Amino acid sequence: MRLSRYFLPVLKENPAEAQIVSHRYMLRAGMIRQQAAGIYSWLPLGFKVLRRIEQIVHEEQQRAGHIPMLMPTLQPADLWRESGRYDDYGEEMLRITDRHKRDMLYGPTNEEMITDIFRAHISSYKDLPLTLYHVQWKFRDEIRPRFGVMRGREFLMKDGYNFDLTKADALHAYNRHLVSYLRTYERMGLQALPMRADSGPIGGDNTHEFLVLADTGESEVYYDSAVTDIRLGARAIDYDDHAQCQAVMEEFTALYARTDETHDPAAFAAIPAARQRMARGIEVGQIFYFGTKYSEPMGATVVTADGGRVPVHMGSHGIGVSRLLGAIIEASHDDKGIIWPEGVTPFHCGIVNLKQGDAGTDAACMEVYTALKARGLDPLYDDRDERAGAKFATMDLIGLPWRITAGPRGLASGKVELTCRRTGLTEEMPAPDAIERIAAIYKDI
RNA sequence: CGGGGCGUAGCGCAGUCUGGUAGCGCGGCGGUUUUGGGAACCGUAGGUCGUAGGUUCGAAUCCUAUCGCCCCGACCA
Repeated sequence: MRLSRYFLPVLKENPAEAQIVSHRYMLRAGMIRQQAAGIYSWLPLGFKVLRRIEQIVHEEQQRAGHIPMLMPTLQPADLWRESGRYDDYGEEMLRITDRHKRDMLYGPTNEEMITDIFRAHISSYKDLPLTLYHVQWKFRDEIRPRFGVMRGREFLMKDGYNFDLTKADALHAYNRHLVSYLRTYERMGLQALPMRADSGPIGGDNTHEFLVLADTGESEVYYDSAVTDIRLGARAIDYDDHAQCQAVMEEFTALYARTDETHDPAAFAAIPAARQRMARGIEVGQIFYFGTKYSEPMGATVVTADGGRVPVHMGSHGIGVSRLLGAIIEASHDDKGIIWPEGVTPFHCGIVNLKQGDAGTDAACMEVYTALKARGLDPLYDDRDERAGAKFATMDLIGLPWRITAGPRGLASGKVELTCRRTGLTEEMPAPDAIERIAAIYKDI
């Protein structure tokens, strides 16, 4: 993309309403625009990152064998009356009446609807196990939305639901989700720690939240610092291997790590003092096993091999897709702006033309631009007629991890600059070498 | 929902107390000079002062109502 033809309304000054760094930078970088309290338009740059995150979520879910689908944002109230949650959910649920005076609601989650779909089409144990998921907009009418997309009312969320014949199978689905989530977050350049949590209105007794450590997090967390040394890395995972998924789950959850709701001071005190940590975290996902809580009242049953009929064991599993943008920025920025991890960056590389209008510099930049595109990469070429300082400031703000800079001075000796946003390190090299380096960096991402 | 604050140009703000031609900076547009870390100068466009009533010769300013947004708390992915 050429910046002169893009839509990137950056702000030089900090908007007054933004209190935390991710909200400030998302507004300043022209990623979002607030339309009402907790409701945002996604401008092109923000939309690009949102889509990259969503894409990673899809890839990792399908890698784990989960099946994508799409349920609507509006749901009939009757389904929620069946489960008893229509009254339980309270004011947080946005209730709407259609022209025929039918009670509708803007879905805050989809347990009822997926259970309805399941019971309509699945009747035999032979159709299990089954895990369906979708990525869809949700609405929870928070009393006080804040922190930009981190605590909006409308938010994009991946939610998945597993259906299993036995509790053991459902617990494997739980483990499988835990592992796939770890992999998802790692691909985004994030460390999200699974912590034992409270199940809240969804119910159930087996649940973990995934938390990104950040001072601006809304949850207070307590953990053994050794948990931050564990990585999934490149190890091969067989999602059908119950023992392996169980082992990974145990590896990541054996050490003490809890949110304040489940914090146990006595157990915490047993950790070596030097490893006790108290911090704040942003919740970016949660997994639940809740057994037959919905299948029983809603009649989601299957016929077993011996001809009996049993309610299925279920779990639900969520990732806060839109919220992840905020969490990633909170975890990765400096005083100049955002620093995107390569896995989610809106553009792979920025190109700065230091002397727009200079025939040699223009040609060199276009060459780099076309070469990167030919490699399947997505560069952002700043071809505006601006001064160097303004271009650098924009690139730093929007946080592209790599920048190629070309000006008459360097080009005289046949060189461009390659700069790493995170370290600030700049190296001079011929343009083809810089292109090669960028291509190599993104080869496995 | 309790407490506090704010709505004036795309963004950041002054002006409101004490009523009298609606301002400043950034951004936009045109021009000149500049050109390696958010340039300087000149010119220019852009506002029913959130909305609705009221008081007054006259309201951004005073009064009433209402809507919206932000912050602290309770709540929450």
